[in-house]
Amino acid sequence: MNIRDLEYLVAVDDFRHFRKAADHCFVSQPTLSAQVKKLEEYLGVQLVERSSRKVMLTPVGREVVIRARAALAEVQAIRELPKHYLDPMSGALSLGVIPTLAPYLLPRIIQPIKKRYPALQLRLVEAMTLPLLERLMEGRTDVLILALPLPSEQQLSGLETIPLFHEPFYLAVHESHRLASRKWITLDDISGEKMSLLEDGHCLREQALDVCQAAGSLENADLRATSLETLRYMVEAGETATLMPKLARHDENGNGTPIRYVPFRKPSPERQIGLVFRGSNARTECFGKLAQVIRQQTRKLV
Amino acid sequence: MNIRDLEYLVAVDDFRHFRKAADHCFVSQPTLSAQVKKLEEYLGVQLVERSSRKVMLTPVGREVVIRARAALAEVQAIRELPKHYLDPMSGALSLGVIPTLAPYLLPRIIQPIKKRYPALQLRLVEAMTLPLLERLMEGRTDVLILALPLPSEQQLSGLETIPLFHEPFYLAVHESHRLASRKWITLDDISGEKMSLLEDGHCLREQALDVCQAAGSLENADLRATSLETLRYMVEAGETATLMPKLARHDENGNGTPIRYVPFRKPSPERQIGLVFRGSNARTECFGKLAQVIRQQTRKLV
DNA sequence: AAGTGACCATTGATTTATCCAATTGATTGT
DNA sequence: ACAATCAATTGGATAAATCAATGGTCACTT
Repeated sequence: MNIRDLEYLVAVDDFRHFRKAADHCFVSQPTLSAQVKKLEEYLGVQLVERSSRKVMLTPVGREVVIRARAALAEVQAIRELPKHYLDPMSGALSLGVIPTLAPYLLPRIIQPIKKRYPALQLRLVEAMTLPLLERLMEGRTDVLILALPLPSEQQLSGLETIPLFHEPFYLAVHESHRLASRKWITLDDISGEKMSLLEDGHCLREQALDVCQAAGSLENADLRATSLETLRYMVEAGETATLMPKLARHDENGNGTPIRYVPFRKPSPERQIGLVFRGSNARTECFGKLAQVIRQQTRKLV
Repeated sequence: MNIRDLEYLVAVDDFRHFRKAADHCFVSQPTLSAQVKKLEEYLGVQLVERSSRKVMLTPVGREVVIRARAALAEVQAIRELPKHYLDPMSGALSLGVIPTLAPYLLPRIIQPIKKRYPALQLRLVEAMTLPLLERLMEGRTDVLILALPLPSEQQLSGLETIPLFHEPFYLAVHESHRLASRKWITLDDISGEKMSLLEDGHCLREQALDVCQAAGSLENADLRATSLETLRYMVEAGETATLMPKLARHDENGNGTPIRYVPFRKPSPERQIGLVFRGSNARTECFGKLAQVIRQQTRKLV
């Protein structure tokens, strides 16, 4: 059985006339006759009653035509589906962002993206790097914003990345801290400093640990935070110091908070932020445009 | 696009694995791969995301699969429809009967038919010969019970007939009539008799007219009846005599009615009753069996 | 780091299905 | 009787589907 065969039968029902039905289907009359006959043989029942001057459908034929019309309607819907998906910047797009970036980056880029690509329906997912990568590989998420490079431990073949920007780290300290008023510092300045970090799983923890190791500072293992905001509260309370990515700063002028964010002299420690997606995903073009918007919105910041 | 292609795509969705999907469809893996690819090219969108370790569907692919499943369900319904129609003695059957036969024949055959072929759903139509033939030719009715032979005036090609029985005519007269007590009569006995007949359109009128012409009797043109029952009332009132087909007799013993039905000596005038149907109708077998039942139920009567 | 197994894509040959132009056969209307 | 109409048939050309064998990529193992 063939979709075309069903179209032929439906045309016969519409016109009650083989030649007209054939014309309507843009085939020759013998073709249509043969295909209808073939369909009858396939089903094992007579569908059309052909007397020399009249063409009519048998009861089975009428039933078949009803279903055939329904099936053809579905097929037509399938044919038209791609039209709605022609624009790569339309439809649902699941975007995953790490927790140390999401609350600070997303407010800056969501509105510009919606403005630039109104047909795009963003679904936001906030999770740590590994769960995000798992979702990405399973196809439950389309694209991620995370810190590069990707962890190398797992099977991550077929992933592609687009670098977005470098995000410098700041030293976050209480205003009473010995470095609080410095215009800038170097890694040497925090040698021996006890620093609080995020708990396991956050990529920011690993990156900060790398910096600490290079600077010769130590982790304050008693004060591991579950989020950057918790970490900020700890600093605000004067308990500890920490490394804070630039986008996560609040109140850069120090209004109303005893926290001071001290930059490093170049080359500042930093992390690389980038887009990650499956190379097999057909919307690569879409991700490139997304990267453009994000870079544009963060250019002045980093 | 092909029904088979949709099956392939649905199988890919079911198994997320080309080889398994191909096995399930009883085709080779390259075949399935090629057909899915062809479908994607036809629709102009990517439906399946193939990375070496994972197969998943794109958003469009998922939408397509939903419709494809619906379409395939309809197609499956089409494939299974003939099973319900395999028995020619099942399903709806529209039966047309002429008014001078229907009220007297149908009560005798309906129950036996329903008993013998319970799956048969009879739709009864009572109309005069010409309207019935029109319905038959248009396919709105499957089979007729009429008096043969068919009128030759029209395009009635492709019709076939099955003779059922010969129905003799009786002379119906008031008990006060000069012939009321005769065991039998001949055509000579009604020479010059004034007879009432049915109005135009009833085939019985033409047949009776033929008899009258042969017998030398005359029509009482002032008393044309619209139905046999009206005719019977006229006779009951003693106004006139008429010819009545055997099945239309009431109270053969004359109980409670002043009407007497007098038979003719053989060869009695009679009409031939038969089945008529389109030769192109696939249920010829069904009509033969129907004829058997009808003959069986009327054998003792005629 | 090379080997192995799993998996989808490609290739080339073969079978199958679809289609058309021309013709036939049957019926209708003039 | 003759032309017109309509579906079925025939025969040959074209396109499509299919398979077996092979290739290429990735992940996991030794």
